[in-house]
Amino acid sequence: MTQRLGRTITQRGLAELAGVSIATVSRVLSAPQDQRGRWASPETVSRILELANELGYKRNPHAASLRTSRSDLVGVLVPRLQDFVLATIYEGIEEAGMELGINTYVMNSHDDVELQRLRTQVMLDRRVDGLIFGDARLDAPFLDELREQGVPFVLTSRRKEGHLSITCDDYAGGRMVAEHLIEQGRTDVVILGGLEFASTAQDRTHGLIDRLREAGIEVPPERIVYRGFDTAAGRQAMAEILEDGISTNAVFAANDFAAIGALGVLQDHGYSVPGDVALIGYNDTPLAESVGIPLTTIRSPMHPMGRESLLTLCRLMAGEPVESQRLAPELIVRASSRG
Amino acid sequence: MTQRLGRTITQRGLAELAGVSIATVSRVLSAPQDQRGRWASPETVSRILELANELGYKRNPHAASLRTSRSDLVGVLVPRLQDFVLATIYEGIEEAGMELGINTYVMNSHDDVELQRLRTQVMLDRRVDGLIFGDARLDAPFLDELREQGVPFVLTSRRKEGHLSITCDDYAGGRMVAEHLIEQGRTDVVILGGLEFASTAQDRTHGLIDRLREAGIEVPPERIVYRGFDTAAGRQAMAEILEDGISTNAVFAANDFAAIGALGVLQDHGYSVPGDVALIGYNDTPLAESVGIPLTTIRSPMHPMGRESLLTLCRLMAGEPVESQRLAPELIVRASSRG
DNA sequence: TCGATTGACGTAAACGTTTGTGTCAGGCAA
DNA sequence: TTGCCTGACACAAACGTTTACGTCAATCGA
Repeated sequence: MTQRLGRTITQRGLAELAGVSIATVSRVLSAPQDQRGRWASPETVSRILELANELGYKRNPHAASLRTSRSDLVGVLVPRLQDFVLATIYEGIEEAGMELGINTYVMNSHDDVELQRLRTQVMLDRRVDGLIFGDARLDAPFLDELREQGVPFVLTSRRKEGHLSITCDDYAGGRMVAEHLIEQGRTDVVILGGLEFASTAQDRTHGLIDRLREAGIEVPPERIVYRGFDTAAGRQAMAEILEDGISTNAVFAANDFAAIGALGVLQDHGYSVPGDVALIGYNDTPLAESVGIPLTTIRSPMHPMGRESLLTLCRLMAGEPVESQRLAPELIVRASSRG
Repeated sequence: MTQRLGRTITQRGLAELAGVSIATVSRVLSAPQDQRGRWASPETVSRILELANELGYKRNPHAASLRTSRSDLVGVLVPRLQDFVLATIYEGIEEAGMELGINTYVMNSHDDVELQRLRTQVMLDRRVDGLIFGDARLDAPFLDELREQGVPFVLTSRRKEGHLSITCDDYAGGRMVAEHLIEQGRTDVVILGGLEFASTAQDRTHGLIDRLREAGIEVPPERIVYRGFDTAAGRQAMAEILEDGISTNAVFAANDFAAIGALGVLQDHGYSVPGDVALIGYNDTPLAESVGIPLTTIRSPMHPMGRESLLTLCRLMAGEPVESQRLAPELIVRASSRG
């Protein structure tokens, strides 16, 4: 945190003090640790390093970016940071970025197609080297267009056919839910799917119904309702189901928050959980464990997902071979479905 | 989203095509809308503007920052983005920043003094123009040191004596809770205070006990426990209280999440809410409304707090007069404390 | 009528890096 | 001895803006 009083120190300053040219300073300072010797004698190297350290030299990233046209900046777009899941994924991204000396910065798109476009442009205007999208929509051509322009990006949380993505294996997660319900003998299922245009919603839902179908159980369409991933959406979806007079002994919500919303409505209507209805969420947020009736849920590797997406983006930008990954989910059985 | 195939277009390119000097282009492009005429004839102005638009010219922010040594970047440090409250505040910051053409970027400090220092340095190295701290600690000298260096910053969410801050009037919030409890005749109070080094915790707690004292009611120290703001902390704090055999008919948690954690523990121990115990949270997060027993809470203006802190920082950096603000909280009475 | 002002630009010097090309001495093989 | 190589640097040209100073007409006030 050494800050010079007068002028902030530059490579020129170091060069003068060390009695070498600014070119040498630059090469020594920007070479990887083990290769500094390639450009200067050991004494020169250590002299420069010491001086830099002592005077608190910090490279001016604007100047460097201008010269190299690389910013070491990556932009991250998420639906909402308020969403615990995305916030956690972002923490993983930030953590990995920090380790690699890459700065990340994040914006909210509110799942709005227009905002998505606008925010992306803002980030490109800031000359980010690459992008991470946590808000991919199955129904929008935006990402396909973006690829035309040759901008490197990876998706996380949600995937989209034909694009590089690091996600949870949501389909497998859905199947786990189905298997658990079959074991418990609760197959009169209702699905609060989340947002229809999100692969997370689709994959979780289809994993569940596919596996049930394999067991000879059909889930008719009126039992699947897409309202959103948050608490309010969970309330609304559950309320609609009950109003429609649909009877059920198992509710799967594509998100813990939606599940908690649903829980409130179920209790208001006099259903006991898990007595009358088993309730299962998704993501294993801390709330799942702490809420009145501990929630059975699928644990998704949010933090690792974030880390891995940043690392993958870096590999992509470095021209290394990369491929999509689906990280394994895990079933966490708690009181809300034991019965 | 026009991207040139060959070379990205620069001011030089525009200048050549428009038949003027690059200086003129720069002046026209960077003057505020209403002052473009100051630097060129109307025809020249519109020619440049049209060309810029047509070719999709975007100023290179690195070059501009290098020249002006202003980055239009502000750094934001929060304890955790996972925390709904801080995430919402950040949304406000981002929103205001976007409107002013200022890019914000955010990092997590995990309330760790060392990390706070490190992350701040990373941001300064990135040459941010200013900083917003959402993680001020009453017990750390870090901010005082930072001011010595002349870095402009403002605090939000938490305040600290002697520093510019935009917060909720938490002391008033605490008093509101007290008044509500007095009205309800529930004065056998227990306080789950949050984190002791946070002004939010201190102010809310002291507002509450001061007001109770004015009504002739003392809250002895063993009834105040600081464990944290999240669900897990709420659980732990509540559990400790009950284990200590402290009897109570009213629990105030300095945060909705802590309140929800406490709710679980209370129910586990066979207490009914609000029958046996009134429960009150803070912040009015969406969960407060949606959880099984709707939670009485204090609504704090999170989003406006974020907006205002960014605006204040900008005024500060522009040399305009600024002062700290404490935005008004509001009591939201729900089922958890009625009865 | 003439100096002063104004409008409409142009020149050129930064800002702090990075990097392709030198340069130059010393060492080596032939 | 000569030619070549190599280690250890130095030179200088970018990168794309911004901005302090010009310059040069046309206009204006007295």
